[in-house]
Amino acid sequence: MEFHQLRYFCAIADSGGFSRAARLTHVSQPSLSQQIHKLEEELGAQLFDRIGRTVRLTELGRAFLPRARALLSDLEAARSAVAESSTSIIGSVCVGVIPTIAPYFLPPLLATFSRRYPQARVTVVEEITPLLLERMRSGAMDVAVVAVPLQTRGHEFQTFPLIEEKLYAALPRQHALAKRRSITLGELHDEPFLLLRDGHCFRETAVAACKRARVQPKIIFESGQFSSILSMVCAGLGVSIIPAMALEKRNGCQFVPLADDRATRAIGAVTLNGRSLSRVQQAFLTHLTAKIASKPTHLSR
Amino acid sequence: MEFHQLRYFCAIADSGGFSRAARLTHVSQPSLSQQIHKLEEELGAQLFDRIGRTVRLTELGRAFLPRARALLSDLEAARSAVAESSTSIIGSVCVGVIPTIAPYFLPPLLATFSRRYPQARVTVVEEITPLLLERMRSGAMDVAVVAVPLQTRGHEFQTFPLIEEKLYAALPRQHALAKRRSITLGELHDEPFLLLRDGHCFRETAVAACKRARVQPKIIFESGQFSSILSMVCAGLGVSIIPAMALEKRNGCQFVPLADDRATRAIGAVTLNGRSLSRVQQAFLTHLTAKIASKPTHLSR
DNA sequence: AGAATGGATAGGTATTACCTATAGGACTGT
DNA sequence: ACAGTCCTATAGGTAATACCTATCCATTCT
Repeated sequence: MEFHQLRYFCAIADSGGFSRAARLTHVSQPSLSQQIHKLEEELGAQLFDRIGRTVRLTELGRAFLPRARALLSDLEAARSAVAESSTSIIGSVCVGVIPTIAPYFLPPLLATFSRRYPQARVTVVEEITPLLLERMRSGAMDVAVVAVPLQTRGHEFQTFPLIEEKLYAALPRQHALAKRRSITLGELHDEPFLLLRDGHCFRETAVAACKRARVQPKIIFESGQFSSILSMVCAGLGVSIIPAMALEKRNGCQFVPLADDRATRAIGAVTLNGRSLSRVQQAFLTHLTAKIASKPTHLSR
Repeated sequence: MEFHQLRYFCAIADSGGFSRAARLTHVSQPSLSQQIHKLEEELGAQLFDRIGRTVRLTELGRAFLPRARALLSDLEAARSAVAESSTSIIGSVCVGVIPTIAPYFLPPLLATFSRRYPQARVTVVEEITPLLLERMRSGAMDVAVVAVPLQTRGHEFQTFPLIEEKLYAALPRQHALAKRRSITLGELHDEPFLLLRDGHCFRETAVAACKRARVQPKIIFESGQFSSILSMVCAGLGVSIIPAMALEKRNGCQFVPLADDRATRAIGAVTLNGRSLSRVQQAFLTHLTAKIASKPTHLSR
């Protein structure tokens, strides 16, 4: 039993004749004859009585007609539901962010996105990179905003660069180097370092910068967020490395750009390669990249 | 969009892979690939994400799945509804009878039929032949029990012979010929005749018998039913011709078989040629013919 | 690294839905 | 009663297509 057979059947039932139905359905009358025969054969019963040159539904045909109609209209409904959901921007996006970006970067973007697409529901998950990637792989998460490039194999993920921001040394105000215009990590090699806990990828970024400067940082404190670290710096307990977006005015603290041009953190949005995004998800991704492009300088440099 | 594509889609969604689904659906894996591609192309959107070598429904695919399932199960429902209604003997039969048969012939058959098929609903319509045939043509009536052969063109109707009954002369008891073993119509040619009203086909049967005997009957009374006529005969107002099944014991009335061997009335069931009968209707027809065959002699001869 | 697994692609074949032409019935008008 | 028409059914041929096997390519497991 095929959809076109149901279509023909309904057309004949509606128009009351094979020839009339042939004109309506834009196929030849013999085709209708054949297809209805096939259908009747498959069902093992007649759908129409051919009496003289008039055609009339059998009792069984009358019983079958509403079901055939229902099937066809459900098919149309399914088709248009698909069409609808691939044009309209409603639905949900699940976006992940790492903790060292979450509080600084996402909130304003979420606000404008929600204003623009009120139908969209955005869920934000804050986790360290490997857990985010795991969620991405399982399909539970649609986009993640993380430090890039990822250390994963080849093209498992697709990356959309967002911004690249400079790193700063965070020094106590009284520190000897606090007034400098720039600073090298070498100059801090004896200082006690305050860094993020293991697992946070910015810790790796900072450690990598130290390694490039051939500095072995003396880590005396580990935290899960920058604000705790900054408080410690204010209290004169040590120094730290902070990305531009985490700078915040503090009385006891001074921020000095690192002289190393490569001391930066790149942030990007990533999606699982091969995953198809819904319209909302696509819109969210576009919103991220577009918003950044429009004010590319406010955090970097 | 075709049913087999929906079947494949569901199989893949259920089994979680093209190859597994291929084994289940007994088609090759490339065929599944192709058909899903067609489906996706027609819908203008992906149904599955192929990530690595795992396959997962897209959001749209997830939305589409229940609709696809519904379509398939509705199809099955329709198919089995057809199968059901072409095996089970429930439903209704509309049967027509002419007035000169109705009271004598149908009642006992209806009783046994209803006892045997309690689910069946039988409607009886009593009308003169042309009106019955009109209803048959329009499809409003399924079977008619009438005098045969019909005067209609060729094979518009199909006839199932039931019984052939002798005709009797109905005479007042005091009539000179009332004691005879048989009688010819010629012997009655001066008698006043009581016949059915025009339109009743038995009137034609009787008139035809007269014509064969070269008798021009002097019709003095016309009625719609035999019992009125018999009462008139009892009252000595005239004579009449009566089919065997209408014989009834009356004090003032004597029935004498007509000598003419061809003075009979044949009764048959007729159906519109080309009309397909439902199982109940078929059963009713069979019931008619079978019941008659089992006691073929009780009215004829 | 090599083997195994799973989906996509290529190319060929068999099915089949469709067409045109025509047969064959059944109504309509003269 | 007849030709003319209006139907559906059938016959035969063609083009579309669902399916197959063989193979490729990427991922995953050992």
